[in-house]
Amino acid sequence: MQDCVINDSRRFQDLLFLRWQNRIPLNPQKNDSKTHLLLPQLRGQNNKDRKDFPTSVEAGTRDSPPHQQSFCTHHGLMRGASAPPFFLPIHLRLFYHPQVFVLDRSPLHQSGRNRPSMGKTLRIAQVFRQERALLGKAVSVQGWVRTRRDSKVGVSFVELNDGSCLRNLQVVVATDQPDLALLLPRISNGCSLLVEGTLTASPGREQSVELLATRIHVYGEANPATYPLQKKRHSFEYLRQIGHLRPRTNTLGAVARVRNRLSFAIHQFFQEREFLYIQTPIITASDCEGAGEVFRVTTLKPEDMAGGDGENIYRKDFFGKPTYLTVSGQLQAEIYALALGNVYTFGPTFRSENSNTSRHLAEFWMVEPEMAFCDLDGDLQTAEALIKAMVQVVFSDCAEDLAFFNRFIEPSLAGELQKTLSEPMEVLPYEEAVRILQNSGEAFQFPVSWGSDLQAEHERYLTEKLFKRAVALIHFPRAIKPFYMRVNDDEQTVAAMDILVPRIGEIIGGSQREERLDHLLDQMRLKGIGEEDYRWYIELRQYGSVPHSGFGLGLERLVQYLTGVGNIREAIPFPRTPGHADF
RNA sequence: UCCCCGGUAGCUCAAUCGGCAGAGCGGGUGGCUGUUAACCACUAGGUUGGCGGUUCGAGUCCGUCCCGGGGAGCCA
Repeated sequence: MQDCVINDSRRFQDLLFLRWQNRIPLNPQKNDSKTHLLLPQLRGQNNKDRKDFPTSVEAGTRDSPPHQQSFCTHHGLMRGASAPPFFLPIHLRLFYHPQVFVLDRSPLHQSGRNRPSMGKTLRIAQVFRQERALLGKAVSVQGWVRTRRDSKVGVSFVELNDGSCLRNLQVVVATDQPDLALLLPRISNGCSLLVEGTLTASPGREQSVELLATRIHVYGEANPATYPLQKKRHSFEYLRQIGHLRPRTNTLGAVARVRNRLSFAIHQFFQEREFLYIQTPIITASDCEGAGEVFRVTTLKPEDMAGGDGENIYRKDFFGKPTYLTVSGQLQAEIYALALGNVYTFGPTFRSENSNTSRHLAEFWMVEPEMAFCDLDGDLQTAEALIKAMVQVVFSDCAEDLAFFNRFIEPSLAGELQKTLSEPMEVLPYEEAVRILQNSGEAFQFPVSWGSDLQAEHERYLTEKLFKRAVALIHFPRAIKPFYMRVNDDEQTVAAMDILVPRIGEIIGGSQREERLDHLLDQMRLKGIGEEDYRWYIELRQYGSVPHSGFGLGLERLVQYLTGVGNIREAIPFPRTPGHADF
């Protein structure tokens, strides 16, 4: 992959587009006249019994010129046939078990020109992926020490982790080498190292390979008497207090990798469906979008605010009127959907509610697709496809981390996700849900009746006891939903949807939007929303209005759902909650 | 914001009815071992969240404040 056409200046977004545009249709059984990349080494002795192995990969031809290909598996480096440039990793791995067929997906790091770090070092994940090819070869890695175990027969074992994967690389230090032995007292839990050595087969039972060190450089020591992270398990509460060190733990590191993969997968999902990525503003002037309390944005000092008479104060403020941090990009996304078709936003969102729970943050990330010419059914379909795609990508690309979460964080995780993937999402009208709950025989703390919002205990009954998977509730009473949701023909309900998942509750909230001018104005009057503040929103219904729909997906809740972490504060690198804005 | 629970060694937690402040892990020292949550021995480590009160005596009871967790509401 190192010769792919990515310029130095291209960044994350460009890479995403290239991968998408050059994606390859795959059909390993077929063998027609199209370009094939033969993978002869995969049929070597070690893989004879692997029936699920591909023998060839069909590369879809685009209008790019032919290009020399090469890519890596952990079975070795191979040069492929002449073929147009393409990017295998993401799509290919959907078809095979990741441990059987793992492609190297970091082309940027492999050519000298693009390599960002010091020296010819490999990421530890790369070492494991290519371990057979690298056996007996010189390998350099750099990272942070997780543990050191000494043996008096002349070796010391240092486990190194660089965040590229969950597993540590065991470094073997022979103490008969004086220059290495001298370093050992400085090497402790938390210190940072460069290790050059030879990759060898390991006699130990916990790992297949290890790095026999020939040279070690200590970048930075970590005083063992004061280093806050121990080898032992720490409580999440404690780790939050050391937010600058907690990504060095197994769990928070794995969460970061899953969150990264999901963020990328969200873009992939929408880009593949030709949605446009729209950046909506973070500072807004509308404060009552029906989605919670807002943070004030101002350059005024406290003394400027004193003694003023309301409106006049804001004339002196930066924007000349009250402004706030956004609680949603939806209304602005609607503007672009009504010009460009399908769009999505993906960015930070702010709510100043004083909510102190395991599912709420004051600053969180939200994905908000908005689709023109789309009704509630289309909305539901997109939402279900998105959730399933996210589960799929974690299964295929984060298998090691997922196994870790399933073992140490949430034992029912893998089974639960598998069920989400294999079964259709349950879609349930609110009215029917109320009936089910009333006839459930459960002793709820809060009674269920048509017209009132469902309580957490009701949602939990539906997702965790009754259906045991994702449930979409639709058609809620209009009185309990915001003004922009489309009123149904019964005049009593709106075309809303809440998608609930086990453990988390609401993960997606969306609706078909009210596109009819008269109905929208009615709704605004009923909810007491001033028309003057939403002139532009109303005009969208006056000029070329179309049926359209959208939803909001909370990234952190998605991360919670897919990793099993119980508290949302572990699903974001730097959680902001009432009283907490540290690091 | 409301309800419940908690705050004791660097970390995780014990301490009976109000009666001498404890363990495991981590740190240090020594020993043993191709180790892998390593193991064995010794050792250092404390204003029991803050302030006030009751009592001969408070980690323990009362008041108050601070902090954390769980649940509820709001929602993504």
